Amino acid sequence: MRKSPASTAPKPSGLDCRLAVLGTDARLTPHRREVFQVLAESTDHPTAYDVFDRVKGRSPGISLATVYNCLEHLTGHGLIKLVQVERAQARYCANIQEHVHFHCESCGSVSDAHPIKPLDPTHFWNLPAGSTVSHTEVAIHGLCPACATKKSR
Amino acid sequence: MRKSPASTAPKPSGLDCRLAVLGTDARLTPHRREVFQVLAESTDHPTAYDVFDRVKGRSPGISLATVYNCLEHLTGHGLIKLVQVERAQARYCANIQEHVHFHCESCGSVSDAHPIKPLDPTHFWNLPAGSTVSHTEVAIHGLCPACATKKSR
DNA sequence: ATTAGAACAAGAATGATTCTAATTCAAATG
DNA sequence: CATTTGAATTAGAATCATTCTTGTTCTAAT
Repeated sequence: MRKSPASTAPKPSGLDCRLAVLGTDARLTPHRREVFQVLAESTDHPTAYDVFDRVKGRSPGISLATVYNCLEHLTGHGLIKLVQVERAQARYCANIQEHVHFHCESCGSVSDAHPIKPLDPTHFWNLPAGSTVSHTEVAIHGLCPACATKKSR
Repeated sequence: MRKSPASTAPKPSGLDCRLAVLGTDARLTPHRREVFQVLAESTDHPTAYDVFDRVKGRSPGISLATVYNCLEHLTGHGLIKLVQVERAQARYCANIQEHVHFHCESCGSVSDAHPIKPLDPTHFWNLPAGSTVSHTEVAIHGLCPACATKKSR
């Protein structure tokens, strides 16, 4: 089951401007758009299967394999990020601003934390001599506000 | 195939002092000792299967399931650390000093980087109000010295 | 209209990890 | 010394996320 992109694509929203970067070397298909929209509307860092579940409501015929394809495509084009805080399942988020992830060790939720000031890793750690840094990934583990108050009682 | 711990355990080494913490609430079985020793002698952050491969030389009868059990046990007691820099496979290291991981995006190797000064995450990121931090995990991605020189030519 | 290339679907395949059930052992007890 | 209890261990099955394969369908260009 497939639709024509021009006729059935959702109305452009503020987020769609980011999709414009796909213009030249990639195609913005309805499925990719739906997957991206679902992620853009989610703050809970859904897994691939979560995304599949949510996209199904809009594109009933979509398959899990296609969701994986779309996620990989969008990740490859820098429109979404892959997050891996726990052992097992990969999670995704559409927040491509500089940020780190806060992981609650009690309920397993993941939320974003935004930078106050930039961090230069070479000021804090002795990196191997001659290495080059492309990016730094930070995951802060602890208790989210809800779990912290629950535990303190 | 199992051995008596007292009779066939390897001679105590400097690292064994760390195993002493297991004393009260956990048993230091030969397998657990072997798994720990293999990790203590490795600087390349082996996967569970790598550990299995290396332990087999010393304990030929050991099973992969036992290696997983031992790794989980040692991780639970804070003797080793679980590292996850890439998508798929978990890696382990016996370095429990404060350190972060440097991941080469070209060859996939993982090495340790030690801190120059402590990092307080609350100075750098706006954490959710009311949350508590237990630890911060940092992974620095880039090119290791060998791959960096290879690429620059 | 034809062709080429990408997107897609379905299900198989892979691969890491966990679970299950049965066995073996160590230490404590009678 | 025999028994019991509980943990360690094993092999293999099961699970689960992810990737791969194959054939089909669509879009855009020719």
